[in-house]
Amino acid sequence: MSDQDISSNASTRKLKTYQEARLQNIENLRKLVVDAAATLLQEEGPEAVTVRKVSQKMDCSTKIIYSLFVNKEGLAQQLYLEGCKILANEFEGTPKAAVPAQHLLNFGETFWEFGQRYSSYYKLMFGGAFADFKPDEESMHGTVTAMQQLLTVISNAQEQGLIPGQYDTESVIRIFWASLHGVIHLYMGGHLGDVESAYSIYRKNLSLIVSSLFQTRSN
Amino acid sequence: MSDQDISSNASTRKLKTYQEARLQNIENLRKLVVDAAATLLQEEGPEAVTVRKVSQKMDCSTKIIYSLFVNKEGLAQQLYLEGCKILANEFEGTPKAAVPAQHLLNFGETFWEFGQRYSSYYKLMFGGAFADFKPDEESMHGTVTAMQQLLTVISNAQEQGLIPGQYDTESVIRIFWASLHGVIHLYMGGHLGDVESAYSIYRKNLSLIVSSLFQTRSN
DNA sequence: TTCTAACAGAAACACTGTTACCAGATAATG
DNA sequence: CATTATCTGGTAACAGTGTTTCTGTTAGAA
Repeated sequence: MSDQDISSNASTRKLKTYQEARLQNIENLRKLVVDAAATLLQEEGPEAVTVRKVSQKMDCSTKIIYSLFVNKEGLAQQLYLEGCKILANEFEGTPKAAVPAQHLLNFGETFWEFGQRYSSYYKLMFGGAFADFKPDEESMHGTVTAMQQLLTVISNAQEQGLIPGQYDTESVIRIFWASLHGVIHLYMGGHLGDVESAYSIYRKNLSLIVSSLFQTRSN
Repeated sequence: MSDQDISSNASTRKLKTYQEARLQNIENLRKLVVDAAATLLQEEGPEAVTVRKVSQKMDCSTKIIYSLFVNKEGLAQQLYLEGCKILANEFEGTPKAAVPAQHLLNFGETFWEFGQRYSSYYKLMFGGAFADFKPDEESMHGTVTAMQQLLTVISNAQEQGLIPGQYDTESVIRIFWASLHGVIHLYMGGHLGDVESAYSIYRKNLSLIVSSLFQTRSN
């Protein structure tokens, strides 16, 4: 009882926003929790995102997280979607180019920068930082949304006959994506040395993939 | 006391091999522990490799593992080297080809099969299954040894002028490696759907990389 | 106002990696 | 050979994890 008094005295502000969110609706509360987790993710890395730390940041018990997201994976899925939004935004902000091949090169550059700037998000989304997290339907949809820009450009290039081969647009995206992801992930795992050499590999890989997809020969 | 009697009665055989190894030398004991961990890894996956489970399998206390490997990461490093040996073996067993490009395609095929057949090893080595494991000097050396075959073939191809560009052999290996790893890892993370479609992406990616490295145009 | 039902917090459970402590075996010395 | 010293390995604990159970409170309906 005295403990309760102390806690409510010490953290009136946080409790207020928490209570406010509770009063409005559950969706707002969910958003609040996801925001807290996202802050934790970006400030202290994926391993710092624990149920206890999130609930501490929210000044509530761990039970809340389980009521709202079933389990930790549910929270991770929301963070995944959050990361997709960021990535989508980054893609939208990339310089366009008249030549599709160049446009794709720009997208590749953006993807590298996303991995560097939002490395915690990257590790969560594609790096397997949460061992038991697998993308579900909604996550997959989020991925597609994030890569919408890629899809448009590649699809256009295909219609113009610039990309030979019998593969559908999604497959081309995946080839592009996987190829670049490999470099970023190996680098993050410590297999490619320092940033400079990793980035060097990345650029070479990017140019190879693009030029071979388009069958232009700019080495 | 009675517990001790029961345990020593129930598992005389295991204790015997453990004691035997102790009598011979520490290196043998290390090997025994690594073998136990490797079995656990392959039979139950990376997340089953816990210090307690390994020591249970060895019928000894967890202290032993820490005496022999400092911490869990030390054990993981040994498993990494073990995986490197397996991979090296697989590469040595791949069909050779007169044309370097074809030889590299074969290596690519082997790498995929390694990822499928020894998926637990793959996740441990390249998948970041042990969050805090980063390859050290010795691990890096193990990686190079595993990829020795690749190095030879690529180096030869370079000497024959088949691979243009100013990149050294190691960089070419990394481009090749990372490109393929991306597909395997995204697939293992559940981002590429079922095996067939992932494998389809993999093959396409493989042929693109090889053909663009060699600048042949067999699409 | 009273009753009921949902909810949230504390504490516990089953794990994890890691370490402090201590008994017992081993080794060195008198 | 006896005694002491070393040191090695097992038990139990610590600090952390995700998750669940139990219980008191609280909010809404009758």
